[in-house]
Amino acid sequence: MSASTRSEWADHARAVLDQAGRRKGAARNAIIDLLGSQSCALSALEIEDLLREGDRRVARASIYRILELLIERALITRLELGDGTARYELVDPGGNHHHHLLCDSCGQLVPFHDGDLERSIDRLSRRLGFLTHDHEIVLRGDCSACRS
Amino acid sequence: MSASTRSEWADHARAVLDQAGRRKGAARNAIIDLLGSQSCALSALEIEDLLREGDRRVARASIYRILELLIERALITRLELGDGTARYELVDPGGNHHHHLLCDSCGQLVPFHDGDLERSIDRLSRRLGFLTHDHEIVLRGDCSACRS
DNA sequence: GTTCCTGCAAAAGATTTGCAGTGAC
DNA sequence: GTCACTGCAAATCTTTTGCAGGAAC
Repeated sequence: MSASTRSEWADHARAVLDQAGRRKGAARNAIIDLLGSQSCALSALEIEDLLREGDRRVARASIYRILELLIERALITRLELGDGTARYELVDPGGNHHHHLLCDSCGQLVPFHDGDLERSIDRLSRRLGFLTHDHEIVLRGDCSACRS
Repeated sequence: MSASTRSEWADHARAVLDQAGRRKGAARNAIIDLLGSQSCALSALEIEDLLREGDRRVARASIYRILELLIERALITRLELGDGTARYELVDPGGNHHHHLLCDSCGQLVPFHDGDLERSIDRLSRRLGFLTHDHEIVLRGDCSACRS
């Protein structure tokens, strides 16, 4: 997702919540701003730390509640990469999505998109008679930097 | 994985650990037997329950330690399906593997294999210069039974 | 003023660690 | 006898819940 799309996301998110009749809370705004400025998936605790660094403390319980709300409205997705903590990431209002490479050596999380892979998944869903709402792909290995 | 391959898995696992110079513990044996008899991924707590039902109680800490050992030796894989608990599943010594469909309605976990999808992932890894050791795919949606 | 939103504290659930006793070799 | 393996209890970490005060409308 481009930087401009990400800043649009925050507006989109606020509009969606507004239409749903939710009030504008300060903690929620801070979290939406933070997520909107991020290109990468964050865990709830990382969100807490980043907010605190920005002198905008938000209670942990509120963070989880707000993330839950954003997930319900399909504004973010929750993903688990195998380390036992969930991460949260923007959903592009335009419908584009990506998956993740996780480097075993440096821990870097790299987003990627692959149309070929998406088509394989569509074909597969049809073949299995499964109505796929969502899918998640994680590749683990060594990134090109760590291989050299 | 076929039933016979699964029973072979237990022998294979014991052989691998034997070669690594580990002693033969009773708790470990019970867990290897249980995993070897299972076609589906289990959580640590499900393993605890199943063992207790079979009148073979194993301490929770031991379960986690044994699972960790099996993961280190690549005898099982850990997978997270989004409900906050990890599941553990056999790794076929023959190198075959599968992925998972998770039905949002009935919660059923359905394994599947798709060569097409695997080939897409191989091509993708090459394209990105990423040396993929492992990958995980989870499709979420409604299974054919729940759709009707 | 009503109802949602938030913070705090406590609870719950999963996993890890420390330590002492038992068992394999 | 030594050192790995196991069980128990306690600790840790992430996430959820209850409740009371504060803010949006």
